[in-house]
Amino acid sequence: MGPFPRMHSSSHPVATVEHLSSHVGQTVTLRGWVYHKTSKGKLHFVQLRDGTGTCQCVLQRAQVGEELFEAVGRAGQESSLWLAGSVRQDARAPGGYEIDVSAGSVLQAVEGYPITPKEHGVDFLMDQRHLWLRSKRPWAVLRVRDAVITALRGFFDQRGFVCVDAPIFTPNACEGTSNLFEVPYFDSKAYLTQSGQLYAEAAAMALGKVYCFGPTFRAEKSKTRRHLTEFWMLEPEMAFATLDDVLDLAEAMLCHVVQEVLRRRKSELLALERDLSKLEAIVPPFPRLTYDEAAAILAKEQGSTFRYGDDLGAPDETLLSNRYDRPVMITRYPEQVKAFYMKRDPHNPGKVLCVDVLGPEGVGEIIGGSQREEDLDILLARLAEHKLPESYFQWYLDLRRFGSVPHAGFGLGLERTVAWICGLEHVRDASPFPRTIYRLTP
RNA sequence: UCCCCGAUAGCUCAAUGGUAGAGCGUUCGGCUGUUAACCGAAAUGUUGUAGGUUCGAGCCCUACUCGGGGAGCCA
Repeated sequence: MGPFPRMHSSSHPVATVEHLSSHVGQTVTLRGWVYHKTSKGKLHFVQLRDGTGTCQCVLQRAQVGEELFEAVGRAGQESSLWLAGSVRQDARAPGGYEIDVSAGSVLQAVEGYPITPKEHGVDFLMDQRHLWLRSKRPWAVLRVRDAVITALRGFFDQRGFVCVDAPIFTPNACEGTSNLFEVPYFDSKAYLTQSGQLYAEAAAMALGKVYCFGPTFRAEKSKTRRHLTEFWMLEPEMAFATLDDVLDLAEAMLCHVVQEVLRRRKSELLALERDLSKLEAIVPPFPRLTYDEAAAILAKEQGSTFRYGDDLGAPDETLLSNRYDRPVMITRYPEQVKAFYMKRDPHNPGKVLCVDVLGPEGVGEIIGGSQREEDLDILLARLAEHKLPESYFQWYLDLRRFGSVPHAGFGLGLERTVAWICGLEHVRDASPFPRTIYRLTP
């Protein structure tokens, strides 16, 4: 590699592509990689990618000298380099700004970068995920994902929630349903968490309003565009709260996140060819249906295989969400299709105080939440009905023995949310290094 | 676990049971305004694996491997 002084070997200040507009008329240095290059005789056009964006840099043989001109000529896609030159507004340049290069150096000349600017298949690109992240679409998605995470944390911080993270190694199934990943744990076994909720409930009794946010794992052999084996979930939990508080919180949270992404990542959304009007429509109030109301709608639909009493299937959810231009909240499902800890609805026998929030545009369930059962005896009975071993849940039952209060919360799937906001076909594209049933690498 | 689809050059894809092809990328040459440039030339193959049918299989049959989409389950 060539010399790489802390910034560069020219005396010009380092700029980033993101903030080039504030440097018009100045001479600056950009450091990055060759995203694309085309040459026409004594002229090179380099699309320099610096992580914050890409900028066209123009090299004229007569201006930059033989050595640099030839070096850039030999530098293929993703060669690393720095270039210094004056910043100029130019309508012919893709980003609107252009660098007239006067100096620079190629750090590493590369040839044979696997990802060419042509079409590639999903499997090939996922094998190259460590490199694919440099391409425009993954880059834009990761920037939106970052803004979603920042907006979520800001939202809960502003409302007085305390972040209390849950363990990833757990001794047993939180809900006793899904298949878990088993891992050796010294002389015994542990399982990777499928939800931090039970721990969040404990934290809520200690701190009032809390949320946990971390990776969760499902060993289900799901093979659809909505499933990963590892994904991030944000789970708020509130003491002294009801199902209605959950609905209001989820609605405000989703609106805040979408607003923040629109404010901070508009150019990334446009790069993803996202229809912004679909996101601008995400304002309160969200439609709220009970399970019974949803069932009545499905009963009138042709081709639906839904039977009253069943959980909603994926096609049913798509059918319902397509009726609205914003997320739809479906409450009060039959107790037999939901988890043991959900509180029964006192005004609605056989139903529980729960909610599924279905994202628009067929993205599926992005939030699942409920008011929790706070009564010790009822919870014991529910554990028995679900044939769950009481001994594993003693600490959880303590929460009902010592100052039990009504409380409620939900879980938000981060990748599904990002996929929805970005308009992605598949949740795997919302994760930097997705894990699916058949993919553990890179 | 079940259903459907697929696997041919580095990549994306063609090829009636009868000589293995194209575009892009790569390499070389040309060009002072390119946007996935263009023009000319060159190199590139264990057709996923193992059997079978046939005079002859990339193509038909069987099994397997890997992958894609969907169901169930769920965020």
